[in-house]
Amino acid sequence: MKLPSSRYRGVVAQQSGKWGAQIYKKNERIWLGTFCTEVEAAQTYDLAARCLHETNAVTNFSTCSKSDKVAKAELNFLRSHTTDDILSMLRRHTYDEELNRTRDMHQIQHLQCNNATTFMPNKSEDRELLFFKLISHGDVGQHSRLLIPRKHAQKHFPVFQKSSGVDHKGVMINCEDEEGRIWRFRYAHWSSCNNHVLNGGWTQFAKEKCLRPGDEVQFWRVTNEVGDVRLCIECHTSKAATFPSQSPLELPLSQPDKMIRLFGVNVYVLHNK
DNA sequence: CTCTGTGTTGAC
DNA sequence: TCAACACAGAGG
Repeated sequence: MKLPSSRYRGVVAQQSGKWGAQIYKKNERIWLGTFCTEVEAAQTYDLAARCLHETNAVTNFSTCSKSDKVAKAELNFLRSHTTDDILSMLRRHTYDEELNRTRDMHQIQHLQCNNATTFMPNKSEDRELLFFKLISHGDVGQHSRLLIPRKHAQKHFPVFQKSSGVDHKGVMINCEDEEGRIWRFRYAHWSSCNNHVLNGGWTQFAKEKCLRPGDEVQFWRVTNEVGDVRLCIECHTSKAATFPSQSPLELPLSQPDKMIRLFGVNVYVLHNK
């Protein structure tokens, strides 16, 4: 069957029914990822085009709809990152989150400056350790998944509804590392073995962090001054000799019906096609 | 198994 | 420089 052509520049149809975004630079194609909608793919192409070709970029949409202030903030954001960083964010669908995060940081700095008889940098965040996991052999390597101990998964992670198919597909969660970089993992429940796992971007994360069996990853719930809550992940190498045998802190469990929020952070249900 | 992203080619 | 198409192999 013939695949449909896209109305948009840099967008190609995929057999799965999704849309791919790609851009060319110096006779080479740069793949920008796959997206559920054609428009999303086109917007991604636009960002990459502005990034790679600077001002003379030919794009699908104009930026006129955005207010000057927002457009300027975004331009600063683009300028303060390398092209590779931006392309990586686009591929991993974390661009908006990263952009919003830096906006929040500026807002906080602004607040601090205005109140500032006592200016205390980095003193404003409320951090709470949710749980940690000792890395096993199955958690690292070529096709690895992070197995989440059932106790912690049931306590802190969203409950899957068996009828909805969410069970199999999982949900995407964004997780911030020590450097403020945002990673996107898929959280899924494998009903066949009743295991709860993180996969998706996990393999790449484990690879880049050079995680090895015996290392530890910690999951934190961090609330900033403006009240935004986000999920953070920290890696600790196995040099530290001893670990407590029980999970230190736990959050009260609350599961809203429809909207899935994890640690106060929005997570996105993956739709079947 | 599904489906992304690469290899490749021909058009513009 | 670009999209169309096939499909290897990455990944769920």
